[in-house]
Amino acid sequence: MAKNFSTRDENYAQWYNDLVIKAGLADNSAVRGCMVIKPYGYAIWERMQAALDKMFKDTGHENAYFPLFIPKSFFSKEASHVEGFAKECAVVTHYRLKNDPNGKGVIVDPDAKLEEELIVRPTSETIIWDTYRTWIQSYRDLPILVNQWANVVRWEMRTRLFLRTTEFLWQEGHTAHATQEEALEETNQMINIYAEFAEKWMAMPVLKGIKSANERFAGAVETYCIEALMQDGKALQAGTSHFLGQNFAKAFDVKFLSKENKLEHVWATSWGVSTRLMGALIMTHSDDNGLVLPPNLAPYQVVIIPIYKKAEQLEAISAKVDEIKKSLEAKGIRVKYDNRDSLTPGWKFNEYEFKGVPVRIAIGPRDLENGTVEVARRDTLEKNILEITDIDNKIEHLLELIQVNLYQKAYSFRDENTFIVDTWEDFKNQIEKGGFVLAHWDGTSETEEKIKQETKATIRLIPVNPKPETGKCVFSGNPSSFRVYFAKAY
RNA sequence: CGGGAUGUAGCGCAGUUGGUAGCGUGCCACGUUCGGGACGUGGAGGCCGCUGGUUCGAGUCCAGUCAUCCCGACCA
Repeated sequence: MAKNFSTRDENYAQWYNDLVIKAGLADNSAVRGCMVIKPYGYAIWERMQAALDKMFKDTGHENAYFPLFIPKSFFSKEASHVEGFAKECAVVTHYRLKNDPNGKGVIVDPDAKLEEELIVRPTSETIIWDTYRTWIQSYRDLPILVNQWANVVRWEMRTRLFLRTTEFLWQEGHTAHATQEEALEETNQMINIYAEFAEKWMAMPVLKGIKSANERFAGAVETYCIEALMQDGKALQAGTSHFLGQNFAKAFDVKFLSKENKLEHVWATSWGVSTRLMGALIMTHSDDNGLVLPPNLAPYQVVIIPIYKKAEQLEAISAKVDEIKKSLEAKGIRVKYDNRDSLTPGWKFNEYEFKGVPVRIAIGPRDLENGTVEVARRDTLEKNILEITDIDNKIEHLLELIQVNLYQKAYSFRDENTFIVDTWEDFKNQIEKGGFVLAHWDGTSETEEKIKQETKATIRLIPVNPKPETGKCVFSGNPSSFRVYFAKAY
């Protein structure tokens, strides 16, 4: 499995690609830029979905579903929104095929041209706000707290498995509020939920902050984001929460009568995370031996592998494994017993190591005699012989330990790769080497643009409550009162 | 959209001056194995991306075409 697997040092991009494919997470499909998410990868995504969905519902949100297609005219209603998405839209122009008169397969029937083209949604603000108009008349209809799990299509020039695919899966929350304060509070609440999810479930430390005007979502007044640092020193935007102001309400004429009987535009937010989180997860923890999964998201947290020569031995081992498995499952631990006879134990060890299963238990005749098992942890690759007595508590504890260890390891990595820089020379050098660079910035888009042109670095985020500190912009030398985070990004 | 590369067995690849389609791995059967990717024997598996041309003969030469991947610019 891990044969012909590149190391991170050799070629990080290659390592990532190989890992995704060889660990059975996803594959390139017959369609350019679109991936097939395989069962093992999808199982991880399902666990992410389940955890997020619960967090959304616990904060009062409901799920709904809106159409895949959006009438073209909807896109022209919010000026900056069109501008942001126009270049990457798939457009449906016809609704029928027919047999090629020349006898070669099928062709698009020219008589089946659509009156108005349909856009395959790149995001759903427009169709949703067009719908909200009919849902909202009074302040009593607010707030609307809706989330949708869906697929979207963005026709990107270049794609990478999970990180940027033409079609991807995500959730998009779209909320409507009577006041600005409430909408801002929602925006903030959701970015906090994303940060909590990233840290508690993915064991991935994130920075929270605000996007600069250049990086802001098309149509938003303010974009909040979480950013994580990948092992190659590049930043990855892992989630965003947008305060949309009244932009979409105005574009789609969504008004309500307030308590004071005044007609007002509705305030909006939208927020989302995507299958890109899979990429973030992989690039945060995995190593040259393959995938490393945090126990909270691993499809199976423990794999048990029998070691035996004769069928009678397997029988005795399986009986013991059955006991162990039941006791672990009683603790809510997800366990897989791999008793396939066609593969050797060594093969299985490598297989599950590559697939990132947090804990492996091996049990053979020797263990049966001694009342022990061999327990190996994926994060440190340590192996220990443990007494079977109380194994459920031991494993439960170990899984918690691994979850914490992965977070701490990633946290230290980010810490060691965050640099405070004051001169343009140092800035350029550090950006070249990678990591987050904390530097002063004069607050203008022009400067940000020039820095990007010269170094490829962008402002990943502006801290929400920056530590006041007088300084000079690293590029222009103009005065600045706090530092912002720069990095090269995915 | 620019640059680079590749299409041959499920997967990874080789294929010389044009002359019977190969290797590794995986797959199937049987046997021996099994504490870190076991081995033997036998077997199945091919529109050589597609279209056209040159030739007695094309995986190989020529022209076209389609597709995918990688690197950039654009983006979650």
